[in-house]
Amino acid sequence: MAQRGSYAKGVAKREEILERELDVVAREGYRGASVKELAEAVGLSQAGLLHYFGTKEELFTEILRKRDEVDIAHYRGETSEKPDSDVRDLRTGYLQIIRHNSEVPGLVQLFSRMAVDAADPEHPAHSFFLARGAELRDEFTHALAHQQRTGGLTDRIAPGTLARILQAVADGLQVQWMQDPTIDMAGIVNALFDALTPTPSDEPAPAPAPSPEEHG
Amino acid sequence: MAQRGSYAKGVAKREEILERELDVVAREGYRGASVKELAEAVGLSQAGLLHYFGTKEELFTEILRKRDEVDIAHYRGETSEKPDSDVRDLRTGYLQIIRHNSEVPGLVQLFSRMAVDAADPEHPAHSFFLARGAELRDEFTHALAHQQRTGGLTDRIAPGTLARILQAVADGLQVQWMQDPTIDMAGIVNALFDALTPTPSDEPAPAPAPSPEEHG
DNA sequence: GTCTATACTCGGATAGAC
DNA sequence: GTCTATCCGAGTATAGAC
Repeated sequence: MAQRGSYAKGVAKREEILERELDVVAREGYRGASVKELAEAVGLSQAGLLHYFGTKEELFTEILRKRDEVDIAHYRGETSEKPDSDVRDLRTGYLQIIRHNSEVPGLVQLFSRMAVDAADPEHPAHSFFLARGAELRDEFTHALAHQQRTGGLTDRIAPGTLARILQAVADGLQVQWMQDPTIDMAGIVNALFDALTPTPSDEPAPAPAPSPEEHG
Repeated sequence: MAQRGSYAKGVAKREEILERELDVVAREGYRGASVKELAEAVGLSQAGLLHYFGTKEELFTEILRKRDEVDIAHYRGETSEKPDSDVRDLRTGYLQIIRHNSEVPGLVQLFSRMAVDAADPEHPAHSFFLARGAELRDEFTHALAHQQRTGGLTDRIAPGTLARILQAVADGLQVQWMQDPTIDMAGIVNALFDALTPTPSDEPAPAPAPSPEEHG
């Protein structure tokens, strides 16, 4: 993956910067932060930071990419090393990530903001979001199809469509959550999964979704 | 609703401006448009436009408010004047609006952008979005509860939770759609409704959701 | 490789004439 | 009520020293 044969050192530092940046944004939040702020947060000048990432948008895109990298490593490597991870409960993993997100508001802000801006085909992050979305839905589609075959999920909807819906719900809830941080994103998504589970004929009925509060 | 006893004329023109602005944004799109562009689009100078709306954010907020006003008038007044409009198929109305949205990309962009920015409690549009969301979900909650009593909707999820989910799906799909305008937002939402409809025992089975394409 | 300093652009806001 | 003109700040990008 080394961008060029030369300066592997630079790449290493780049990664190091990204990791710290990730931390900073996660904790201190992103309010349309400027390059200067991000730079100072990692002990560099604006120019110093832009030395590694040519442009602001590139920097932000790389932060998001790094975030995914870390998340995937964490929520895929940790739990189990079983090769059947594809089948392994996607629902649980998804809920874990969503729960985790509510602990890194800055990243949620950055992500949501970029997702909208990157709608413009000219935006540097455009293809990143396209690819990311497609990948996500692909995994989902497979896992959902499997769950349908297993009988753990209603088959009254195409898996690919449901994948898209789950992506949309998560993204949409993030915006609602940013506006009102008291809502329980994971609980809501969980309730949706429940609603789409065929009536448990043999299962001990996993408690018919108490569903988080009944806010208007 | 007249802001002040005086200058009702100004208010009238304000409304007129908003209506035209709405049209402009809807057609020509919003790419982080500047006040100047918006001004020229309605034949005013930047200063002239800001005479009516003190600030950029106020202007944008008012455009969104106007949009809602128009949409509500259109999708509630037109169809029927029946007082039981509360009960009248919410699903149909929602799908209509979603379908309509895909014809006004600029407004979708503006809305999505603002929704994210307005997450900041300091943002002028913060309370607008809070109130708007609450209202929307309220209506949904009632209508969904009714549908559950009627048996047109699964009762395996709390109506208030589902309301939130539907809001999230619509918002989230808009972002996906901006990135890839080929997806069929209404079709996807429709598929979700179908999946949440109790198995039709007597109904002529509304065709088990062919569900729009099976994109990865 | 990193800094300081600066150049440049954009866009929102305001003053003041008409 | 609307314009022209101007100001000002923010923020990115770059030049060039060290």
